Amino acid sequence: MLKYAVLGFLSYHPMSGYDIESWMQASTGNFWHAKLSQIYTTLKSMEAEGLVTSQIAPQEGRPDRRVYTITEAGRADLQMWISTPLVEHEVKKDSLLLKLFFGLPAGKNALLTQLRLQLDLHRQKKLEYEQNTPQEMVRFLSDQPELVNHAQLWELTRQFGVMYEAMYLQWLEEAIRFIEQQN
Amino acid sequence: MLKYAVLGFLSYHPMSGYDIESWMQASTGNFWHAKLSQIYTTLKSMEAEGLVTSQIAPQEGRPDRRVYTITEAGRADLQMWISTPLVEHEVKKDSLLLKLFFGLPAGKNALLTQLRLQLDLHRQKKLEYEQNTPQEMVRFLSDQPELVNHAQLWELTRQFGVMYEAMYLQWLEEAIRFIEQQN
DNA sequence: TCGCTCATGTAATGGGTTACATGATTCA
DNA sequence: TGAATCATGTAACCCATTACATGAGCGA
Repeated sequence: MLKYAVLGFLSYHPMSGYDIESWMQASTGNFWHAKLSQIYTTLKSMEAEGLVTSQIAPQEGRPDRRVYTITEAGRADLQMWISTPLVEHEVKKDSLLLKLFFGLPAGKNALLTQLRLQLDLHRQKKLEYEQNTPQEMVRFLSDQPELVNHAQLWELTRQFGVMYEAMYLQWLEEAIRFIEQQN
Repeated sequence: MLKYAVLGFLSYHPMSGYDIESWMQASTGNFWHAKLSQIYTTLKSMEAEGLVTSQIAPQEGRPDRRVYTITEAGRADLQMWISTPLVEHEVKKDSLLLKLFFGLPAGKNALLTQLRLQLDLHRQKKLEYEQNTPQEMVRFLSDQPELVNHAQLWELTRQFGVMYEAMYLQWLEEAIRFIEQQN
């Protein structure tokens, strides 16, 4: 639920919808993201719910910003959500696996082409996640030094990204090897 | 896109919406699933598109079945989709990671409780995926022996499930160990 | 001059869940 | 007697993407 990601970022510091989107890309992009259009409509409905308030911040030479601030009700809602345990297993949809599952009629070569393309994609993502730490983290922390205590948890989620991509790569390599050996 | 999963199953054999849901649970459930209500509405719109046709199969003592058959247009659509390579990286949303990311104010113990609960959940899923092969596969194949050629690809997707859960467990164990060591 | 970044928003559409409605059979 | 399985469907709602609309400043 995007609402809680938004509340999470606003719990750090007041910011605009545009800011939230860039923070997301650089931090939770790995496991949570949203388009600007959705962020804007979500913020609007959150304001109606009383979870956030907004003020216009005029700017020269560029569009005015609408800066959102979390309310006490917003903080309470966020804390409640965070401390409610997840008891269900989340299924992650994967189109590649679906294509592979039904991929017999496509033939060996078509499947191998697609799997090798995925290999590139996931190698790249793994690199991104690995190189993420120094630059992005430091940028955030130098802006808001009081967030330094959060950094260890952020790091755990970044590590998940690296491990996920490593696993995906290993599986792709095994799958390619297996299909290559077929008649 | 559920449409293609549905076309995939119907490319094996004509079947009802109810059947599709149970096949899904037992085979692609790992990386693709849907509720009955969505399957029924999807089938209806696919029939309007000319991708499938349906006939009522009367039954005694239980509700009549609506059995769907894939059309030539449906097969063509499925093949086109399968052979179109995926060029984007799919982000998989994960609520647990989101909670952890913003979880500092919740405190060490609340986080550990949730992570340990996840450990149980993922251990269970890993076992399910590991034990999946013999029973379910054989059941399907004894019904439709001509599907035996698909079994190797199915097996690759099942292995993905096992590897994913093993990775998740490893990450959970590391995260728990790390948080335990914090003040 | 072309494309990128900054900046906000609405409208239309698609994808997915929850709730509602019905009803016989089978098994514990 | 109560729950699970079989079996289909609609309606309301939520979540998310794509497309549309606007427009200044900046760097290659």
